[in-house]
Amino acid sequence: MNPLFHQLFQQNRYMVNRLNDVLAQHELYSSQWTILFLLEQKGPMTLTAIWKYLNVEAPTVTRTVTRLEKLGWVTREQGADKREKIIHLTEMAHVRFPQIAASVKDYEREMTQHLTQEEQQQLMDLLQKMKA
Amino acid sequence: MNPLFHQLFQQNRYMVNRLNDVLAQHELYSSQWTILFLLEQKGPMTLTAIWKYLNVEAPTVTRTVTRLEKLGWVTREQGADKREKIIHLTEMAHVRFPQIAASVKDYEREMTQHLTQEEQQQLMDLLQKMKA
DNA sequence: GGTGATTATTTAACTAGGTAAATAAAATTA
DNA sequence: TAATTTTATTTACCTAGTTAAATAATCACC
Repeated sequence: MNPLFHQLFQQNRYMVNRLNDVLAQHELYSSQWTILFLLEQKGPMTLTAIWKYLNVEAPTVTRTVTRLEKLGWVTREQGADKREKIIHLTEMAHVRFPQIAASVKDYEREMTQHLTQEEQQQLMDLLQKMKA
Repeated sequence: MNPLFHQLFQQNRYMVNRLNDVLAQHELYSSQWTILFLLEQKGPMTLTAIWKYLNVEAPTVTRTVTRLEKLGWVTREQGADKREKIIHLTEMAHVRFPQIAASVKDYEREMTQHLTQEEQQQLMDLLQKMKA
């Protein structure tokens, strides 16, 4: 296997694992956090809007949202179109958000500590160029 | 979330999904292929050697090897140390390997088609630097 | 040589991704 | 308007990663 691919897969798994370590202090998992972050940023969204934005399949989001709902982070509300479920953050989510975001910021700083600003930009550009 | 992280997670998922598409023609999944490739390259290995090399946890490898064994790609054989299971490729695996490897090479070429050799090296270096 | 610690593997249970198919509501069209 | 097609969500089931705990063999040491 091309060592570039091996490296990318390994680095990805490492980063997700470390993020999960950080989020464990807040009793969250990375994919749950991804959805909370998106909702805080964009406001209430339908399930479809969420999975299209995150580039994952619908059932993945359905499952994670169901879990978040049981844990009290979000509510499902019916839209004008009765097929749609609009996902809202709860008051608890809004209240706890800043502290979690701060933890994640620390994590991000730690993960990028060996790269200069230019190198981070380069890495972004290369990843984007690869996809295009 | 830092856009670099978002990009990296997305690119990773995209690459794994495309690899699974390619391997589906051979009735394999990416993590199964990872182990077959390793065994072809290094020869028979214990389960512990495999998971340490791949940087994943032992139960992950146990499960995938069990599946590969049922499908006829590998055999578990007992080592001198009776705790150890040594994983061997079967004849079928050796026979089919080259064709699958060719498919994967095509996939790798396609995934890197927009990057020059230097850019691929740069990307490798940046990912490695990030971890270190 | 027997006891306790370590090591290799497995089992169980969790999150997280995927596809295929079911269901219900809305939109389209004949 | 009735029938068909499309869309939004969910359910069921697969691979793939994780941690925690169980089991069996080996090692270390007294």
